[in-house]
Amino acid sequence: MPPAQRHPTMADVAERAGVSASTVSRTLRGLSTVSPEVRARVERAARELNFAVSRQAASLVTGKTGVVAVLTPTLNSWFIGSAVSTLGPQLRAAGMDLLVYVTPDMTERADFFERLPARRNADALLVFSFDLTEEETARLDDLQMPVIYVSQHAEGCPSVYVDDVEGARRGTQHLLNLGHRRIAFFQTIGASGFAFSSNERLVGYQQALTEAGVPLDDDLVVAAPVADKRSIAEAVGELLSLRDAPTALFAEQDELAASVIWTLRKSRIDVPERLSVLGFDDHPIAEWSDLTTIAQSPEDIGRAAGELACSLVNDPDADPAQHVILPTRLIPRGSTVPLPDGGGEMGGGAAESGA
Amino acid sequence: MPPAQRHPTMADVAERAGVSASTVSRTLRGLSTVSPEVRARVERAARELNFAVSRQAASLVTGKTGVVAVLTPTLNSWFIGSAVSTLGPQLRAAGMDLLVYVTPDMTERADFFERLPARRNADALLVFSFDLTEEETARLDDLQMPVIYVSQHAEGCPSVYVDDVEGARRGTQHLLNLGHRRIAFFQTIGASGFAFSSNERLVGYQQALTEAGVPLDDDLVVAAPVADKRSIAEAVGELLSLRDAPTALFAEQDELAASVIWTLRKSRIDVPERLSVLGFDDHPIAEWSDLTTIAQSPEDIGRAAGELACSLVNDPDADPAQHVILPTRLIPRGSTVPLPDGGGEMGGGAAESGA
DNA sequence: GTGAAAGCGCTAACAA
DNA sequence: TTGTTAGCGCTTTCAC
Repeated sequence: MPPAQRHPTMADVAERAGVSASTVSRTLRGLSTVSPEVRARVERAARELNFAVSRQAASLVTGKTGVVAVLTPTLNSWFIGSAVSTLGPQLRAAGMDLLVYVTPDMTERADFFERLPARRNADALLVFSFDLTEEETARLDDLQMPVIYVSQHAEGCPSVYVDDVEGARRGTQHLLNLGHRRIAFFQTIGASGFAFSSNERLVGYQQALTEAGVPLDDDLVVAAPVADKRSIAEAVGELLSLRDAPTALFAEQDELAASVIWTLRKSRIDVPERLSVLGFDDHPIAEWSDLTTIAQSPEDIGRAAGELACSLVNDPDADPAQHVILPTRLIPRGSTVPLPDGGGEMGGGAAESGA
Repeated sequence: MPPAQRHPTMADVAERAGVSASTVSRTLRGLSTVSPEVRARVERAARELNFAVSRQAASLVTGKTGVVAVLTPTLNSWFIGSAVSTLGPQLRAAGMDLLVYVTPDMTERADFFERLPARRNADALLVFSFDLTEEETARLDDLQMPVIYVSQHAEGCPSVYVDDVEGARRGTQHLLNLGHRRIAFFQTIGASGFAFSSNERLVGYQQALTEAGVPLDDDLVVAAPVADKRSIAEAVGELLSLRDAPTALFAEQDELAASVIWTLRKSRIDVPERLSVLGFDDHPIAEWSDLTTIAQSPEDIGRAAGELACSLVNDPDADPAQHVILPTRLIPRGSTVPLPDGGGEMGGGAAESGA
C-alpha cells in the first residue's frame, strides 16, 4: 500500500497487480501487446489506487508534453471565448491539455516573448493575438514547435481564418440585390488589431461593387473606433448629409453596426426604412439588434485550430504551412430591406434566404 | 554546441558556462548562493542557447507542477472570461501556468470527474462550475490539492465570492430610498447553476424590505429563464396587471434586466417613468442599456482567487478553508428614478451617487 | 507477452 | 561558493 499523503506511482500499481512497471505502462497506454487477463488485473489495480499517470514524468522520456498552449490578449471576448471554449474539449478528446497565456498588456506580452515559457511546456502554440510585431513573429518562428495563427493569415505558417473577402462580397451583393447602389462601408480604427480581417472585408466590399458596375466612392468609406460613440455618430452624420447620401451601410463588425443603429434611432432616423444596415460576425448583439449579418463561427475556427494543432503535433509529415479557410454565411434579418424605389431583390435573393 | 533539432538542457548551459549543472540550476532559480561572476556567465550562456527550464523535469523532483488548473463550463461568458483573463497574468507573475479544463456538457464533465486529470498535473484547482453534484464535490475533496470555489460558497473549502446578500440589500434600499414600495424581484430559472447567488440576492431583497417595514408579497417575485424572451414578457405582463402593480423591478442579473427593459419598451411602456428597473452585475449590457445596477468585479474575483491559490500552494500553513468575500457597489444610472408621487430620495441618496 | 535496466532533465543532499 | 551523486516516475530498448 502506497504512503497516504502521496500520489500512487506505476510501481504501486505494478506491485498490486503482481506485474512489472513496464506492463502497467503498456496497459495504460493501450498497447496491444498485453494479455487480456493481465490487462484486466492492471486496470483494476489502477482504479483501486486511484492512479493517474504523471504527464511530467511521461513527457520527460517521450519528449512530448501533451499540452497545447494558447497565446491571447484576453479571454473576455465573444470571439476568443467561444473559440477557446470549443478548443478545450476538442483537445481533451485527443488527450491533450490546454494551457493559456493571457497577455492583456504590453508588459505581460513582453515578458511572454522574452521568456517564451511555451517552448518547453507545450507541443504547439495557437496564436490568438493579432497585432504581433515582426520581431515577435520572428521569435515564434524559432520556437521549434508548430505555431498556428488563428483568425489571421501568416505567410509560411499554418493558420485558420474565415474568408473575409468572400463574406464581405456576398454581404455587399445582398445589399446590391436589394436595389441599393449608394452603399457606405464603416471601418473600425485601432481595434485590438483585427487589421487583417478589416482590410479583407473592405476589399470584398469593393470587389462586389466593381463587379456590379457601381463606382467606388471614397466619401462612402468612413472609420471610427468601435467604442467611441461620439465619433461613430459624427461619421454617420457626415454620411447622411452627403449630397448623394447612402441608402445602405455595411459595418465591418456587428458591434459597430449595433452602435450605428443605436445612434440612428436616437436621432429618430429609422432603420431599416431610411438606411439598411449590415454587420459582420454574427455576434450575439446581432440577434438582439435584429441585424442582418455575415456569420463566422468561432466554434468552427476553434475546432479547426485544434485539429490542425493535433495533426501537426502527431503527424510528422503534415503540411507545416497549411491554411484552413472557413466559409461565412449570410444571415438575413430585419435591418436590411429593399430600396423602396430601387426595385427590390433582383435575382439571387431566393438563394440567400435559405441561410 | 547542442544538437540542432533539440532543446538545450542544463548540461548544455553548464558546459558552455564552464560550471556544473547544479550551479546552472541554482543560478536560474535565483538562489543567492552563487557568485556574481558565475551568475553572469551562466545567464549569458543560457540566453545564448535560448535555454528554458523544463517544468516537466523540475516538477518530477520538486513534486510541484507550477500549474494552476481551472475547471469551467465555458470561457464564453462575460463573468468567467473576465475573471480568467485577470487570473492569467496574476499567476504568471507568481511563476505559475494556467491550465484550463472546459466542460461545456455532461459528457466532458463526466470524463473530467472520472479521470480527474488535474490531480497529477496541477498544484491547485479553481472551480468555476456552479452546479456540481454532491458526488462531484466529494470527488474534488479527495483531490489532495487545494480546490478553490469561485463565485460560490463551499462549506469547509476555500472560496471567493461577492456579498450577494448585502449587494441586493443595498440595491433594494436604493429603490426604497427613491420612494418605491411595490418592488418586484425577477429571478432566473435553470441558469447554468448560479443558484447560490440567485438565492442570496433574493434574501438581500427580502431583508431590505423587511427592515423598511414593507411587507413581502409573493406575487411580486417572478421567475423565467434568461434566454426565454417569451416567458420574460409574460412574467412582466402579469406583474403589471396586478391590482397593486409594482413601480420598480429588481432583476437578479443585468441580462435579465435588459431583456425586461427591451420587452417593456416594445410594448410602449416607458422605463423608467412607468417602471424603474434595477440589475445586478454591471455586465457591459448595463452600460449600454443605461441600467442602474449593483456591480461586482470579475477581475477582482479572479485576482483574489489567484492570490488564494498561490498562498495555498506555497504556504503550507495557510488557512485551508479561507473565504474571501468581496464587496459590491451600486452604480446609479438612468433606469431608476424617484417614484413620482412617492416623494423622491428619502435620505442616504447622496451617499450613493458617489459610486 | 513480459521483465530488467537505462535514462529522460532536473533538483536536493551532501561533500569539498 | 561549487561539484558530485542519487533519484523523481515514467517509457523504451533489449532480453527472455
